[in-house]
Parts: sequence; C-alpha cells; structure tokens
Amino acid sequence: MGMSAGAVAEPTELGLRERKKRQTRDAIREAAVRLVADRGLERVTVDEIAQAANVSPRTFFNYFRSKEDALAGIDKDEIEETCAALRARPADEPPLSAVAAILVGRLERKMLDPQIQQARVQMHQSHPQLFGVHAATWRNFERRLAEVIAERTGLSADEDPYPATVVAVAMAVVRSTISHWQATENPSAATLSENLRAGFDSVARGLTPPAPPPEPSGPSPAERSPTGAV
Amino acid sequence: MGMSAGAVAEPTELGLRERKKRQTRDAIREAAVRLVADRGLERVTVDEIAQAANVSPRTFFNYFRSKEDALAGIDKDEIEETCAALRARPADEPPLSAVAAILVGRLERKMLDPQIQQARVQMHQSHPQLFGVHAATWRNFERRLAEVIAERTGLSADEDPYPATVVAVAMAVVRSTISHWQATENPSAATLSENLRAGFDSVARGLTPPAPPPEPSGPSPAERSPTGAV
DNA sequence: CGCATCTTTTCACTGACTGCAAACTTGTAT
DNA sequence: ATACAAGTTTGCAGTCAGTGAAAAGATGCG
Repeated sequence: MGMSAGAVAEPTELGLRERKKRQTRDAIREAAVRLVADRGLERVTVDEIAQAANVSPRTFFNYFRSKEDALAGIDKDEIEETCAALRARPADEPPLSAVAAILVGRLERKMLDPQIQQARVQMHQSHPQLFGVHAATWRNFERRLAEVIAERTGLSADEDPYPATVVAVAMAVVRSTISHWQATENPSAATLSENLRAGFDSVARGLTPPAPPPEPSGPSPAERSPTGAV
Repeated sequence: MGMSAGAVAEPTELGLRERKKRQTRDAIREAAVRLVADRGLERVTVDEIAQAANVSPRTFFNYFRSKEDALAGIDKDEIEETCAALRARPADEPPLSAVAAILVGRLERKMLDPQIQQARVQMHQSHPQLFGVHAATWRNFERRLAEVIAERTGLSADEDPYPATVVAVAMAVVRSTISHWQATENPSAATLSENLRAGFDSVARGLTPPAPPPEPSGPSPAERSPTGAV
C-alpha cells in the first residue's frame, strides 16, 4: 500500500503495526471509560466495550487483563519521580515532613486538572472494587518510598519497621483527608492542601485531640496550638 | 433427631434457625480459607468450597457475594463489637491510645488461632486483589470507629477530619506492622503485639525518627545496642 | 511475489454469579 | 399433634468474565 499523499507530520518512528496497536488500545480505553461513566461499572459488559471499540471481545483481553484494568491509569514513571523527589528533600528534614511535602505536592499538581481527577476519585468512591486493581501497585509505591526513607535515616528497610510506618501513615492521612474532603461540600478546591497540611501537623503532634467546639455543658478551653509548618 | 446427651452449655439466646445460619456461614468461611491457603486463590472454585462446607453452590452465594467476600476478615457483628469496645475505654484516654488498645486486643484475640490467621494474612500478601473486596468493608469499619471517636472527643465526624484521621492512621500502623512482621523471619509469634505497641508509641511521639544503628562503613563494630524490642 | 511474523478473530470451554420456583425446615398459633 | 406462615436450601437455566488454541488476516521484508 502506497503512502497517501498527505505526508504524516509526525516523525513516524514506529511502524504501522505499533501505531495501530496504540490506536486500538486507546480506542478500547476510551470506549470503556465513556460507557462506564455513562451507565456505571456493572451495567457495561466487555462485549459492549469491544463492540464500541470495533474489536472482537477476545481482542479486548489481548490488551487488558480485566474490565477494571481498562479503566486504570497507573503510571510506573510516577513512582520513580516521586521517589526522586523524596530523595531530593533536605537531608536534615524529618522523614514525616519530607513525605508529607512530596505527597502534598503531587496532589496539588494532579489537581491542576480537576475534571479528570475529580472523576477518578469519584469512581473510586463509588466502585471501591477498583481499588483492588491498584492495590498491588500502591503497595509497591509504599515499599519504594519506605526504601528511600530508610536511606535517609540510615535504617534498614527490612529490619526496622519505622520507614514503612512513616510512609503508611502518610498515605493514610492523604486517603483519609481526600475522602473527608470529598464527603463534605467543599467550598473551594484549594482547601484540600490546607486540610492535608493540618492533618500532617496533627500527626506530627502525636495525634493529640484538638479542642472541641464550645459545648453548652462544660467548656474546658485548652489552648489551641499554633499551626505552624509540619 | 434428638439432641445429643451433652446439653449445650450456652444460654440459647438465638433460635435454632439463627444458630444454624451462623454455623453454615462459619463452615463456608473456614472451608474457603483452608482451601485457598492450601492451593491459592485461583486454584479453588466456589463449587469446591461449597462441597467442602456441605452446602450447595447456590447456598454459597446466599451467604457471600463473591469468592473473595468469603475470605474477608470482617463482618458486621465484629464491627459492632469493636465499636462497643472502643466506647468502653476510659473517657479520658487519648483517642489514639484507645484505638490502639482495641485494635491490638482484637489482633491478639484473633491470633489465638494462628493456623487460620496466618493463612489469612498470607493470603492478603499473595493476593493483593483481595484488598478490593475489603475496601468497602474496611471503609465502613473506619467510618464507624471514627464516629465513636467523634463522640468521645466531642467533635463532629462530618465536620472535623480529626476522628477519621486517627482511625485511618491507626489502621495504617496495624497494616504496615503486620506486613513488616510477616516479611521478616519472625522468631516468635508473640512479638507482633510488641511491634504494634512500638509502632503506636512511635506515632504518639509524632513519628520522629529513631536513632540509626552503627554504620557498616567503619571497621569499628560498636557493640550491638541491647535492643530488646524489634 | 513469497515467506516469516505479528495481530485479530472465531470457537469452545471453565468458572463466577443471578433469578426463579420448587422443596424443605423452623417458629408459632391453634 | 396439626397446620400454616415464614425463612432457608437447592436445582436449573441463563448471562457474563476470562482463557487457550488454532484459523484467518495484516504487516514487514527480501
């Protein structure tokens, strides 16, 4: 088949085969996301996704291991980037602060595209099963970060539970805060970062309880501690 | 069929129906865990589990929504019990301590049957997908505990992120510690509790890093610190 | 063109899971 | 005891997810 007259602007590094494959993959993913966003996860069959993407059902499984897999967007590169960012923090910074900083930064960057991010979070809220697909990846993510913390503290990631604990706790703060932030009518999107920082502050203070709001019964006014940096 | 001579010591609060249901449920769960621990998740079919539990395959699905569901370590009753236990802690105890206490207690009680429990933990390690199924349940569990913490602290679980954070962090400590404990050759099963307590202590101290062990670079092997713990 | 290689499709199959109606068990009022 | 209401288990028939194998169709290349 001769090349069509309109020369492709792209420097066609990849052969026709590779291009077609990518195209097919994208078509399937796009069809899956569109259909699921429309009707919900269990109201969409693989056959329908395949049909919408103009491929056979079997081809769907040539590209994705499961229906959920087609909806995932997990990036190995991001793990590496985040590890590098953690390594780049000042060496004398306390581990929790360092992890907090990179996780908050990551979130802030992601929130720049609220459309996609909101949709993704929403999807995880309404289909917690999707969490399962990512579980292995997140576990790996935590492990890698823990290794970096181990380097920074001079501990052994295998022997000492501390690095893993710091990372796990930090992740928990992020998850919990996002969930809480989603659940409340959030006045402004910007406050997520503030909430995160407040959460990390609270952990850094050993999770001592904050002063409750003024109760009608017996107000015992403990002084509010000034919320500084993490 | 007459009751056997050995009269049941239990004060039969529940009718025969309810008792049989629990019995069936337990039988299915036990069969599922045992078989999966033996052969791995994908080498066991629902039919086999049902057969091992002496019920029809259809009955399996009357009790559990999926194969994975039968392996979930938490049910509604347990959530209620744990919430009650948390409510029963001294009112002046710091929230983190209270949650730590009930979670450690729960774990210790479960570890009384190391066969099953070990298998269960192992399963989660080798089949991270199971987290997906648990995600919804655990989320609910966390939510209920957070509500109790909210009661205890006089905060609003909806408005203040603190209760959810405490619970989420505590859960993270437990998960992380179990995982770490599993990964290391554990000399004795009893040290899990100690590790958990150490982890919670560390959090209570704001996750400040512990002192690192002597560095291997210099050929001056300082005496090993008499670390009883970890 | 002709051949090796890769991709897609078809087919047949196992296993998860659901709805429905029949059969059976238990609680209870008579 | 008996009978009836209500709950539980089961078999059956069917849909959908997911896999292996081999035929059929593209593509790359000499």
